[in-house]
Amino acid sequence: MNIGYVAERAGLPQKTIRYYEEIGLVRPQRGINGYRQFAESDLHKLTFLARARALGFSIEDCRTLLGLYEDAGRESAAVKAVAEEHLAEIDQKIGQLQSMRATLAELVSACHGDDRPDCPILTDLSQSGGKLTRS
Amino acid sequence: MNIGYVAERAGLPQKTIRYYEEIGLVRPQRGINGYRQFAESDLHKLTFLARARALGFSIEDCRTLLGLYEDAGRESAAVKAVAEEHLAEIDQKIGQLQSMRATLAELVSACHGDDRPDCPILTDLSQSGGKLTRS
DNA sequence: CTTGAGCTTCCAGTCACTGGAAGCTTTATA
DNA sequence: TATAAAGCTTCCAGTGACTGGAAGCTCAAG
Repeated sequence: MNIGYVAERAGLPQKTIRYYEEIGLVRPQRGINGYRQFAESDLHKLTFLARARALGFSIEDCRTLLGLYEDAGRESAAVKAVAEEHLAEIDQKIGQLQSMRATLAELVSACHGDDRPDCPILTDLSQSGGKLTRS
Repeated sequence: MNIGYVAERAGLPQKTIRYYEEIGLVRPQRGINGYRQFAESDLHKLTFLARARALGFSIEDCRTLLGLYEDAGRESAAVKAVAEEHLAEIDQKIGQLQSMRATLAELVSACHGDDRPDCPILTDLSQSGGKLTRS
């Protein structure tokens, strides 16, 4: 299988697959013409990576998970630990974004958005502490 | 005011302030010793930047917002438009993260996490489509 | 035989910093 | 006065995870 085919099947750009090889996540063989020759197992790995990345795992997490995936003697606790840590990070990010969102939504709704220059959004930004000026 | 002082006041690392100068967001004067000399207006700008960045605005958005901040003849509609676009991006990110979170939480709770190797997380990841295998 | 698709490598750019080295200036202390 | 410590300077390189583009080789079709 050539790179174009596996890219299609795994749902990853060719560039990304070459990058994954560069950082040692996959090691396809090479034909005499220099083309990468992907085995079924390479395709499985790439599919695995595509899915793990879609769930937001970092490349290093992916490396760990791939290692566990290939290790028949793994303990599922190790996998769960990685996933739980990632879940906690996601929750933290969601929290940060929701906090930003709340402030921003408040500011947007306070701004009349017409042709006049006065704007509570700019007023807020220029006040180090933030938060709409009270009354 | 030297960089250390304004960094403290604005709540930004010195490195970041130098970077902001490099990309033209602030233009402090220089003393004969080569040190940056920040005026009050520079400090205001940096404070503005710190707050805008904390709300997740990109550097380019910050550049635009700073321009509007300094333009006494601005229309508040322009500011509101930038903020609304950013708000929409935040909502999109939150949505993506929540979707990841849901899948991941499901997988984590399905994994018993002990010393045995079988693990629904890995099973899911290895199946291109994802989603817990039905029964 | 040529055209076009597909593959190769290598280099540079993204975003917003961040770390570190080497060296100057200023301030505090012995 | 010597010296040490703190603060400032520039420059270079690295982060994460790709992405774009150029130059050039290989392969399949007409």
